[in-house]
Amino acid sequence: MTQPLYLQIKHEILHRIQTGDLQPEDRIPSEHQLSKRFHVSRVTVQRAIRELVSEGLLRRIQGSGTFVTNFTHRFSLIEVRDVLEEIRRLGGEPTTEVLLHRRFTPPEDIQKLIEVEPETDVFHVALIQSMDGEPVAYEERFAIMEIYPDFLSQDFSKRSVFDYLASHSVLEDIENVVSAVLADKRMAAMLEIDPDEPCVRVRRRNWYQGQCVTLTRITYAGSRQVLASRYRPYESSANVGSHPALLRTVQNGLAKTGEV
Amino acid sequence: MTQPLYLQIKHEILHRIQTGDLQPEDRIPSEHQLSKRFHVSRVTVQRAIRELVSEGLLRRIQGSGTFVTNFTHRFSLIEVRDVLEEIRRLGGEPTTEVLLHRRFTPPEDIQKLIEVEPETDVFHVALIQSMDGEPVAYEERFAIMEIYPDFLSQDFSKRSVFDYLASHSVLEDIENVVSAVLADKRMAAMLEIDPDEPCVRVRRRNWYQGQCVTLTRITYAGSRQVLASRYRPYESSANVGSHPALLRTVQNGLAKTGEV
DNA sequence: CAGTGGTCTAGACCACGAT
DNA sequence: TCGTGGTCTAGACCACTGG
Repeated sequence: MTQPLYLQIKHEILHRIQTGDLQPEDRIPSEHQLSKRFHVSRVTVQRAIRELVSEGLLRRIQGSGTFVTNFTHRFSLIEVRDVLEEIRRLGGEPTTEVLLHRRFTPPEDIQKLIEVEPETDVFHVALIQSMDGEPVAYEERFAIMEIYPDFLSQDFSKRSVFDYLASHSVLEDIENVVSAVLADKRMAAMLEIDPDEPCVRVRRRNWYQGQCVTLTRITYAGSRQVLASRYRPYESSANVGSHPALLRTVQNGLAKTGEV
Repeated sequence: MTQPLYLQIKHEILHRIQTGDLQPEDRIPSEHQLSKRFHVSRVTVQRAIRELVSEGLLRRIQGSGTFVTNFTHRFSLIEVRDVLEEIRRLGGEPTTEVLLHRRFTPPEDIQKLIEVEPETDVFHVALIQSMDGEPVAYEERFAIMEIYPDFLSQDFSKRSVFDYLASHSVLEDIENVVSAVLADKRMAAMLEIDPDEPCVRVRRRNWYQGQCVTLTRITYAGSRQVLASRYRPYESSANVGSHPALLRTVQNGLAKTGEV
């Protein structure tokens, strides 16, 4: 079971980076040199290098060379998934209770966030997502009317709002804002938590064809729920062989809060 | 200014996906068909397809074909960066006040999280990160002693802990947990916020060579700070031309909380 | 079996950067 | 000018999937 040549070259370079033999900003050997050293064609070397570039470890500069990036400064990523999908993934039984489902004139803060003119109606749905009968999140979604004409006739207790909205637009831009809020009495009652419990809130806005089309606000059920994720910044050489195609394998989940 | 052939093919496929001509789970034409249709070699077609695969829009199955993935179910990503770096990026003047910098025997919760045996000493540093004099986050870091021998002799008010830790290990695995907590009196005083203000907290654990090596707990200064990010799930065909190499361009920042 | 993707070659010409 | 990466060709053989 010999590995493809381009993977062998990739691992060789990765290994030299991991051992510190190649430092950030160092120039790696040229494609021509590598193809001679490994006795392979230049195309094969290029494939190895291109993959490392797309994985953020190398940077190519035409006419100048290929350099090691300072990948130690790479950030951590946290996923935010559809709550319903997440519940299913965890093997729970998801239920959705639709509290509001209407067309209305948004107050000024919402109107500004969703970037519509004052007095413009938008669609609005508010619901509670539960897992095995226990509330997980309170979700409010606003959508502009133009591209979701049949919004009001959907049954969101059966079909996920996420699903519905996603099917009507290919998103170009997504903004997420994570904050902490206190549950007021109403929120606490809905989520079955104590009033004044701190909750993680995610606000998301999506753009389609240059226009903000949806605004979502998800409030997770207090300290009972957190956003968790685990991933590999890049595949270490030991791992690449087993699943070469998977970079940044991300596992994510709602988790019960333990010690934080 | 004609585009490379592989990009033209990429855009053609992307366009067919975006217009709905190609639906999720559809099989796209074979490499052979595409190379005939566009009058290019198979290698060129492959490059277009491979890039779309790495961007998550296509899935290849050897012997069977290439299929459109259900990319609408892709999740949102939120970045968590080094606070200090973030402050600099925002053009602020970062300062670090080191509150604790020691070797100690961790309490049970910490000991379990960092996966060391009971009664094993670890390094510990606690500090306040400020931007232009205003506290942004309270940061606590724990590190195992084996791979950070000179931990105690570092001056963390000058060199970022993040920087120091990153320079000693190439991380294999990162876990992030985001939660909301209430600021107790001590925390509120340190962050100069009101007691009982809700704060976003990120706990991070890093693994290196199969072992948990660092544990970090960052508490952001109340509702004054949130985690924000904005990115493109994939480059739309209109954008690909301008910066073909950038997929998932992510911009992120600490932001003042407005309406959430 | 035929059709698909997976890998690879030995060239070629071009665009760009440094000198 | 020369060395770098950027793109491309017209084949080849292999491994896998499906009927």
